[in-house]
Amino acid sequence: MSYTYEFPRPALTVDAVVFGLDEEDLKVLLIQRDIEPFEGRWALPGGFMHMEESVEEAVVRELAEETGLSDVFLEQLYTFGKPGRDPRGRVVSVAFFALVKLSEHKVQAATDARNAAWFPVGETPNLAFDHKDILAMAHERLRGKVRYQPIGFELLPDKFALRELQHLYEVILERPLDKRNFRKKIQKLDVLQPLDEIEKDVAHRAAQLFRFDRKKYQRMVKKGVNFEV
Amino acid sequence: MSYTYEFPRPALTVDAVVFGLDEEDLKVLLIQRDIEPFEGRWALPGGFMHMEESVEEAVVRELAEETGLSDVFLEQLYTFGKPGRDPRGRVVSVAFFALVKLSEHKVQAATDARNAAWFPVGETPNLAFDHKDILAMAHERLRGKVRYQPIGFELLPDKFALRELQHLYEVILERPLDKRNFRKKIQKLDVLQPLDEIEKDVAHRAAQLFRFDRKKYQRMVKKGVNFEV
DNA sequence: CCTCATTCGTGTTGTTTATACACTATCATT
DNA sequence: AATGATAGTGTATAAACAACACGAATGAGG
Repeated sequence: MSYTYEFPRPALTVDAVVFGLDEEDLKVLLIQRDIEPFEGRWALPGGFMHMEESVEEAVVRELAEETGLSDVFLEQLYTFGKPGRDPRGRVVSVAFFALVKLSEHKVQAATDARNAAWFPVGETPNLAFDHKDILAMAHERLRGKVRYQPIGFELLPDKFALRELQHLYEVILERPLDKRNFRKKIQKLDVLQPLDEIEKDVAHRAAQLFRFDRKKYQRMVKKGVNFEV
Repeated sequence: MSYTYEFPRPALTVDAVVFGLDEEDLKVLLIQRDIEPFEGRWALPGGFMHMEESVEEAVVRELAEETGLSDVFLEQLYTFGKPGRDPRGRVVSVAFFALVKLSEHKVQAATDARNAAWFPVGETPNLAFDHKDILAMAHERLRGKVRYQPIGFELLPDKFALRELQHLYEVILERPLDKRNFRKKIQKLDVLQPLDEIEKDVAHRAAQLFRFDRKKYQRMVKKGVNFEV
């Protein structure tokens, strides 16, 4: 049995759950399928792996091909391999979740003749394959992860106000946070670099801007600091 | 390109990092390979996926075939897919980590003409493929996971003394814990059922035995209790 | 049967962390 | 000049955490 090459083999795909954040809520990037199966249905960006690339390379390539996105934060999520999940036959998919700065990668729409759009997580249309399950797991993972790793910054512009950061946590954790306590805790983490710059073009008092300081963060990680918020 | 069947495809395997605990330390189950590549080297149990089974079914089957183990706690870990990780060609492996009660599954050794043995994690021989990386990631994950989910019980006999439970945490977290504080915290979690039974055949005062109460645990999870230790 | 070795089981105190909560300052708009 | 919107700030109470020691129970061995 075991250590020989066997045919037929399951096919291998990659899929990406790409999250973005705007003023209202958390969004996920979907593409509309232009071929069978599930033609016309919305789905996660993804596709078949090539022989010469790693799993990570495959998902980076597919994202670029299907959505035009590059340079996003990517992390492997889970591998979905139930028989029957793809009507074409046996397909195992390695799913990733990704975070992009919506502010900077403006509405990356259709490349490759496909339609791409951002949907609020939780108001997504009927998805192809088992992509609903994949999305649910990704959302869950994001919620868990954001509590002890400062990955939230991957969703914000480089320069941001504390209000925006708090809003990010509130949207992801789905509960309100106390302004003063939030600011206290964030400041204590000591991973923000205050800039000599304030918000522009706001119809109220402008807030100070901050930048996430990756070096400070690394130092804190070494000290074993807990990033729970 | 993308949505068509293509050959050749990467092959798919599953591997399992099986942890067990004895009086001294954390152990991992390895098998000695009897064919090329890496003949004679120690490796994680695992093998090629079959067409008709899910990824989970594949790893359950391989564990049974290669080690005789069944009915173990299993959880998907990560999918390893760097080109070059297997000298036979393109092989992508879905890795799992598993926890077994060593006390109950006594020394499950060689089935299938292969040699199987428990090694202390951290004193493993040179492993085949990239199994060293897989083991490292599994160990890391176990350390992280045990802090907020009571999966440690999967490593203990059904009935255990608090000392054994504390020892488990100390071995996994690699630091000593204070006896009184540990007992306080565990009791507060309220997931242990005290039994009308004490240890037997010990050369000192016998401790009370407890059982992990899965129902209480489910109730606590619903309440959103944090299981950090 | 006495002594020794080993583990069991138990509370208190000081320190740190978490939570709850309200007002004045600033600035753009009208 | 008044209005509306958000910025920015401190204190008090409650809960969680960390440090710490000793008498009781029991089996082993002389």
